[in-house]
Amino acid sequence: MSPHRAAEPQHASSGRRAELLALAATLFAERGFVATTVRDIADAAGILSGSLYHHFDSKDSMVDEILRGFLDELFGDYRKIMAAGLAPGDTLRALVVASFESIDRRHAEVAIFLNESKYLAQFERFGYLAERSAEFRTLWTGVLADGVRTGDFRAGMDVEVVYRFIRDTVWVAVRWYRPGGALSARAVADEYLAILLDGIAGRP
Amino acid sequence: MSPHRAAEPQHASSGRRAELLALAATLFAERGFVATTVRDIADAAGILSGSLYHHFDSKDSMVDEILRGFLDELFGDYRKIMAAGLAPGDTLRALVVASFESIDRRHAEVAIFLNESKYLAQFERFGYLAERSAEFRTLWTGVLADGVRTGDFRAGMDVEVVYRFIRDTVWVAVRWYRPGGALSARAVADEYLAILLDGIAGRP
DNA sequence: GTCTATAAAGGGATAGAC
DNA sequence: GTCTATCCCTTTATAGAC
Repeated sequence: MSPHRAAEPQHASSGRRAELLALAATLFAERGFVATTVRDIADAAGILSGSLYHHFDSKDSMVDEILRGFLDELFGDYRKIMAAGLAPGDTLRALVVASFESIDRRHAEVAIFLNESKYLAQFERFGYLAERSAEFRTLWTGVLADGVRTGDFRAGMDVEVVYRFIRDTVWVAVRWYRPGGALSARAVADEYLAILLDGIAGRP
Repeated sequence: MSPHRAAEPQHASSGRRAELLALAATLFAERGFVATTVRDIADAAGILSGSLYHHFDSKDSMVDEILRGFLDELFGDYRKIMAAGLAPGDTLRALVVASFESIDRRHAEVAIFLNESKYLAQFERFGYLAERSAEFRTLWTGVLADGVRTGDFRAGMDVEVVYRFIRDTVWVAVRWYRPGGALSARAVADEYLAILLDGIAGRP
């Protein structure tokens, strides 16, 4: 509750810290977490590896901070959409668009989340990854089940299978989508929804 | 061309070699290639790490042999399908079914191919991974483009985007599909095709 | 085909000077 | 906030005995 400085995170997020974290995220995303050494990160930053430990406790701390920040933002977006109380079809559209926008804005973070979650989840420290996955599943299957009731989605479809299908197909786009490329996140989301909805949308 | 022994691979594939390779594949798939140590593999086999080098030159050789074997088999299946000269819609069905069956039969290999290709492709030795990807792309986009011409698939669809969509959505299923579980490979392929084809199939 | 023993390199992390 | 210097551990891989 310090005066005159509202929006700044508490501990020395002096800019340099964020800068180093962004560099680490890029490397973790490109080479993989295990294959990236703290020396790689330091090299990219133009400092020596020992100096990194002035900013972070450990390599684990870095990826931890990256993932927590990303997930907080993503679930914040999701909760806003759910709170809007749209029809299931529109909620699904909004969730897909928000997800592709996060791939656009947080490309490295999404790649780390997709590629490293399984490895990291085995350590206690990253237990929140499993919790978030469960939350994620509850949210999406809820929307799908609602839509089956209202007739927005095809009657009799297997909600669990369709959920996994959507989850995987959305996030896996991070493998080829390039922010700033020919296709905007919105355009990809629309192309994706065109394929998806003509498949699962209920027909009268 | 040694007599009396037809179907055996040339160098000491005495069974033990295949056994060790299967163990390594499981570990590479579960923990990731970089995170799996040769000691992990040796432990799983009940021998010491040095003993592994009686069978294999290096850790790289192991994953190399695993991937080559898998890709040879997969592309063999694909070529048989292409040689049958089916209509584009049926060719696509057959390719999808063959892919899900390979996820069923070669689960660990598919997981390694999906998760480690990007990392391995940076080394010269694994240059064939990029070649195979290109071959893969040519094959699938050819089928899709054919189908647009014949009317099997929706006119005006973006063949490149749909190709990436199919490629990613098929292989990413390895993340949740469990061989021997409630859903058979065939059942998953059918569910998948039901979603996919009602989205991209041309309507008269 | 496996073990013993060990080399050589690279990994994460620390203490204290500047 | 970064550097110097270095510790300690793990990793891949080898040589030769059994």
